[in-house]
Amino acid sequence: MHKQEVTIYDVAREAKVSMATVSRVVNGNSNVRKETRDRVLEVIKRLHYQPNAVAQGLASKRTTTVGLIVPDLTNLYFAELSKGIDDIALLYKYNIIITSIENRLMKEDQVIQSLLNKQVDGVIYMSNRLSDKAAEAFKRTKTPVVLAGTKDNRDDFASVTIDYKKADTEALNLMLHDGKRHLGIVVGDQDAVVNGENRIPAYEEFMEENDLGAPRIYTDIKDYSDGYNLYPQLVKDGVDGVIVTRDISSVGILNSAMDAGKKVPEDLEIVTASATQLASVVRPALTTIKQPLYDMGAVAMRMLTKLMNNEEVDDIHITLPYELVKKQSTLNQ
Amino acid sequence: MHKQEVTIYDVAREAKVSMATVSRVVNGNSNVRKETRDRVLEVIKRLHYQPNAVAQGLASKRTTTVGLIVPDLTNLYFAELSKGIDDIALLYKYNIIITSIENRLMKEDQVIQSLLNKQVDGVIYMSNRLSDKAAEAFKRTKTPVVLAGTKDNRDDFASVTIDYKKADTEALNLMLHDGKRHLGIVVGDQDAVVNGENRIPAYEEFMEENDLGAPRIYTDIKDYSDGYNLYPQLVKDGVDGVIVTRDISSVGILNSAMDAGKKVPEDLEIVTASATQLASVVRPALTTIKQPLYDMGAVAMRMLTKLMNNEEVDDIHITLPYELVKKQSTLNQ
DNA sequence: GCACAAAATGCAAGCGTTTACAGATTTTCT
DNA sequence: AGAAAATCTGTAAACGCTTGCATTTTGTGC
Repeated sequence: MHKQEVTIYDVAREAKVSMATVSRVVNGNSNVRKETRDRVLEVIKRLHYQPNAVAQGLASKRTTTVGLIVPDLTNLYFAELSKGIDDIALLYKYNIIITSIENRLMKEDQVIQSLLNKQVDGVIYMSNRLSDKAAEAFKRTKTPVVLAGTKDNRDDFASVTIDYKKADTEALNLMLHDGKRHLGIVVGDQDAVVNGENRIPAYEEFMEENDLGAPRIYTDIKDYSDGYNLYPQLVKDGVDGVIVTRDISSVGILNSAMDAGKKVPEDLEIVTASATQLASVVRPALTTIKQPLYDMGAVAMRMLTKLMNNEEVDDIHITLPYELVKKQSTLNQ
Repeated sequence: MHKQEVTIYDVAREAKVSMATVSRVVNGNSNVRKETRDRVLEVIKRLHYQPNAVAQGLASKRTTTVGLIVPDLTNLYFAELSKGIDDIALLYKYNIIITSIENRLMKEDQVIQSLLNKQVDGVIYMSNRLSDKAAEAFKRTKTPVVLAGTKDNRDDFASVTIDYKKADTEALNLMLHDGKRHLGIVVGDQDAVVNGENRIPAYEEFMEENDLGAPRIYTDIKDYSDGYNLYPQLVKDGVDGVIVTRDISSVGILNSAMDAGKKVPEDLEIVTASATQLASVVRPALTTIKQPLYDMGAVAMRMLTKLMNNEEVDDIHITLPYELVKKQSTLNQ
């Protein structure tokens, strides 16, 4: 690599001022006479000067970069969260370093460490469960962290979520009122805090309270074919209504049922707990717990900007409203 | 922000060597006696020393970061490309700064400039059409650029694509052989080089050569509802077979047809030109030109690593094979 | 025109690394 | 054992910027 072509020093010389003044102009510091500012700006333009953000970062100890940690880029759930984050980040002029961690080449804490080494000003974590090592690393550096669409059982980290328990209970109630009494729950990763400590307990309590018999919990159903292949088991277990955490799995179940000549919602009701595009384009369209994913991302990023500027944040645990949207995969529209 | 807690200097002092030696150990330089190396490593571990990547970047002029430019994060086409990129990037220990540019808060060249200011070692561009200003900026900095899943009419930039003309012609032929003679093409952005200079010309030539009458080109069909709302027009125009560039739009057309009580493929054949998850989960499943998106991303990133290391690259224009996958939205399965 | 405050500018020391180059130490060979 | 070669380690100058502080310039009121 070669030396940078034009530096702040070149501008300073050409404009007959010191580097300090150029720096002030570049950073919009008001302590510069208009006349001087204009002269500097003219030179900047003429020389095509662009500040070196790495050097700025080293000198100022702020990189205007935030890290995003996500399990999988191709999961629309995270893509929609990320979009909300991205828009707000752009607004506040932050760049985004994104790292997906489902790939097992590196362990989570290594990925996070490498992010922190890049001196990101903040991190938004969207994965399922923060490992102890990772949490430790976060605390050691004092880099602010916000969890978006996920929870941690330490209550140390800021988060933006919906009320998963309430949402699931409402969805289960819907199916119960539709006359379904053999309700099941299908989750991807049962170790995820959202599932293990919110959704599944909510389901278990619901079954208990309504005297609906033994829980039917299906775990590790992560993609389309997992869902597709699960369907026969649901039939065998006599399940007539399921709440499914991932919508891609819901679609698998749906298509499997249809291919078997069954009817949705008559034979099986499906409510998907994380609505993306997918849920609304399949037929019958899926009834969903509609999480405000874009907003969750946006709110998380906005909160992060405050934390990065040491501004006051009233409550670091934000719960956004969800909506139970009835479509064709449940009765009683 | 506060000073970094432990620096290379602390390690040096503690291990009774110079910073240079610590630096060598950190960077795996072999010119260090094993004994010294072990001592340094022990101190690094004990002190939890982590190198500051920003300082490394400034000193070495390599940031081990690449920039990704994408129109929209929630478009699965780009998500799947990105996944291929991400995996290879991880393998070569690059971080990824991702910027989406559909958001019109900043113009493309501003976004690119901000990426270049961050001193990324390379860029992968996946958007539709590189503006002149952007191309200029790329050339000015000598930062290597690879286009993935997109083209540029200047032939200056490396690219990884499929043969769009051939693929589309093959798809059109399929429909023609199914007896469809009123063929149309539906594109998102006609200014995209891939559409304007490959797909549409291929379609026009095909219509001409097969004497199929006036071309029916539908442009600016970008999302689900655009597709949904387009269907009546297709009916009015008597179209009985379409090739659609975006699969989300295909699904819109499909659902619109179904909702209107029409039959796919009997009344209308649909071939979607960029197959993601979506195309295979809807029913009837869509016949697709299956682009190897993951591989395209991976190959692009691999090529970029070579360019960043000034290695030889035999051909900077790589064309990967596609596959025409017949599903239920065309006859003759 | 003067004293003083306010505004504008410059000086120079960082920020935490890498990397020529030189110097020191160890190994190899005769 | 001694010289030459090979290996290892240290010195110090970058890298391109920010920023506290000192200094100079400008503006204000009388």
